[in-house]
Amino acid sequence: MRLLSTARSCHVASDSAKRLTIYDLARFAETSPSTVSAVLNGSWKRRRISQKLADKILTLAQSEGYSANMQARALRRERSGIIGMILPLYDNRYFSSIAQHFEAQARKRGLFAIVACTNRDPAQEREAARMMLAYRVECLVSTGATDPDTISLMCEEAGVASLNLDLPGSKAPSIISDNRDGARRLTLAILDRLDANGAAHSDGVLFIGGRGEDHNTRERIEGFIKARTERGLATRDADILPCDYAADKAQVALEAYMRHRTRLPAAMFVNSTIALEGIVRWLQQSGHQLDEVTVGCFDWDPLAAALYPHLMMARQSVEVMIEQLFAMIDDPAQAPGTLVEVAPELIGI
Amino acid sequence: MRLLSTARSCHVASDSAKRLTIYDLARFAETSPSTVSAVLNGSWKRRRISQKLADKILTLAQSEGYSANMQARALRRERSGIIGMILPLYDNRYFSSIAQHFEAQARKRGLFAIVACTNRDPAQEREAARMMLAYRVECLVSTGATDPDTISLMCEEAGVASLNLDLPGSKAPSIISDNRDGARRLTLAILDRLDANGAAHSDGVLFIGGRGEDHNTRERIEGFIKARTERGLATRDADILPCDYAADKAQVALEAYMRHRTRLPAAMFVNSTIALEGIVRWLQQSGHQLDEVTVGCFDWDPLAAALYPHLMMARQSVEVMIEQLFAMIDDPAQAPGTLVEVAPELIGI
DNA sequence: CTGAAAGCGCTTACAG
DNA sequence: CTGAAAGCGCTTACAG
Repeated sequence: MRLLSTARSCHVASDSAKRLTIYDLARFAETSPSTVSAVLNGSWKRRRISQKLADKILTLAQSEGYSANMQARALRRERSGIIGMILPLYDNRYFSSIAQHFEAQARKRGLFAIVACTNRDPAQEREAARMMLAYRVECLVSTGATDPDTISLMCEEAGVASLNLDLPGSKAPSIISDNRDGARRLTLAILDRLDANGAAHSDGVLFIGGRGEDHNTRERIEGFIKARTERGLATRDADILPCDYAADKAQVALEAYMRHRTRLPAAMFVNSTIALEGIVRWLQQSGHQLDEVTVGCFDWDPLAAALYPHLMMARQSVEVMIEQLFAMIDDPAQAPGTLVEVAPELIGI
Repeated sequence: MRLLSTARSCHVASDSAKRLTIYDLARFAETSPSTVSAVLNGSWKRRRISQKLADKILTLAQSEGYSANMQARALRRERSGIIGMILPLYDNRYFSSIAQHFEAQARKRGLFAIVACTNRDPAQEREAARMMLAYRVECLVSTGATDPDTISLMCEEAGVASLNLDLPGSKAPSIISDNRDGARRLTLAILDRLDANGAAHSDGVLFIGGRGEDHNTRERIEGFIKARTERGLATRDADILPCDYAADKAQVALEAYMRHRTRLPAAMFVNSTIALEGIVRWLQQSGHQLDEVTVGCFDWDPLAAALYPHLMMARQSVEVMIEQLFAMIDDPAQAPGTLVEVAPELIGI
């Protein structure tokens, strides 16, 4: 890590090895560090410092390229100005969009966003949370965490607010998609399309993808079953395959499923674009056409939408979710168990 | 932003409002803060502190949930432990993959990664760099920056190392894809496929997407022309459309292009998956089938690869690029103008 | 083998 | 209208 520790030696450019402090500025402006500090952080109006002095200091800071040391400010103020998020991965448009909106909203509030990917692994989640707390994040958001409550507990011990996104927890307010009703609506759309195509319902609808243990998958399965019940259809356990998230897992699960069947299911409820990848690969490799089966995907990807307009998708409203998240950060009146559910939008119906 | 400033008041849980410091630990262990500090940060072996005392302190820190304040450590050590990256957006798999590998590699080195999206806007790039420098990042990586040299200059003034990724700059070492040869190889693959399909080259190949001003697009255009020249084909200016990155721009550009033509081009070199989105939408909306035109995309998306296996793609080797990036961070012997070019991998040929 | 002391660069209550 | 002083929580050279 040499470049890091010897950064200065690489750049002979600026004469001063040290960076400018308020003491330097005070010397230049012939005033005190206190005054410089007050002017620079805006508290000078309360202090009735003369406009003239303020201007002088501001100009000087500008021309000398002064940059306040946030570590020092954070230490003194006991506020880091940092907000943290843990995220499973960036490997789909849902999570990367979450990161992007999170960062934008944080910046809008003058906060610095730190995000760490924890690969749906509880140990990595804890470790990342520990680091974020060491950096004194002012708030920690657990997104899609496998063990959000432990993180909330760690935050609580440190006196730091925590929130859950995407997957709910019981020890902090949660903002998630309305998974059950979204899945129900998506399933109804699938059944409608089968009807419209005159397809035989007897070939069944397969639910595939996601983790059986996680809240969202369970809810989506319930929504799936509910929609079918509404249409007078029973659902067999064998047609529900929460085979985890990875594309490969979905591909393998589908392959195993098809070994016991002679025909493709009439339709599939695919529980993420990641699983979709595996499904599509299996179809292709088995010599099937995509349009032999009606597909609804609980998740959204714009390129998939463009390439395959027949695909029905439930797009989770990331922008709204992040707005709700920051509404809670701005005004933390919510009880720990609070659950906000945001309706996903159906695409391609 | 009330939750942030009043975080503690929300959580009556832990009795102590304040978080534990080395002073508290020193009191508990009946030793001095210096000793606690040395034990906690590992410098105690050099100091010949007794194993027994060290164990006692470590156990205590553990049981009391001590967490070192990184702001204080950073201030004192004059090293923040933070590494920054600016990124255009997270809106495709290339950039989100960069963020993910960057974060993973940073963490492996005990560094904290901060990523800011700057929307290909020089003003936002500068502003983000300013904030990162205020947080005393130890190194700043400009990814796909429209104005990397200004950022390098800002870093240089602050005595901070900077590096460029994806788009090169002249004031810091750069790691980019081998755009020219990658484009050349992709173009050759396109031409081969046209030949294999017995398609008429007279319908031409359209190059579409990207910014005419940016280095990578220029290089890719040159590679495109070079491949055609190698095959004895001339290239008309009208067949080169660097219409910027957004999907909508590509769609509009293609629409305009087609107003002067009666037939689709035989093939297209699409300069990003983002542009691809717009292209595909236009085709669909104009009643065309995707397979009426041979498409090569300089960029990669796994879902696109699954949905449309005929699509040829040049996959930029993100993992290798990030490895090279950190190799330079670890050992900063490179001259500012150093340019490392990583060959992209062709997919679907 | 261990501790007292100075200092990193800020902010803020207090005194004038 | 402005400044001196204390202190945020660490680290580290120095003294013993």
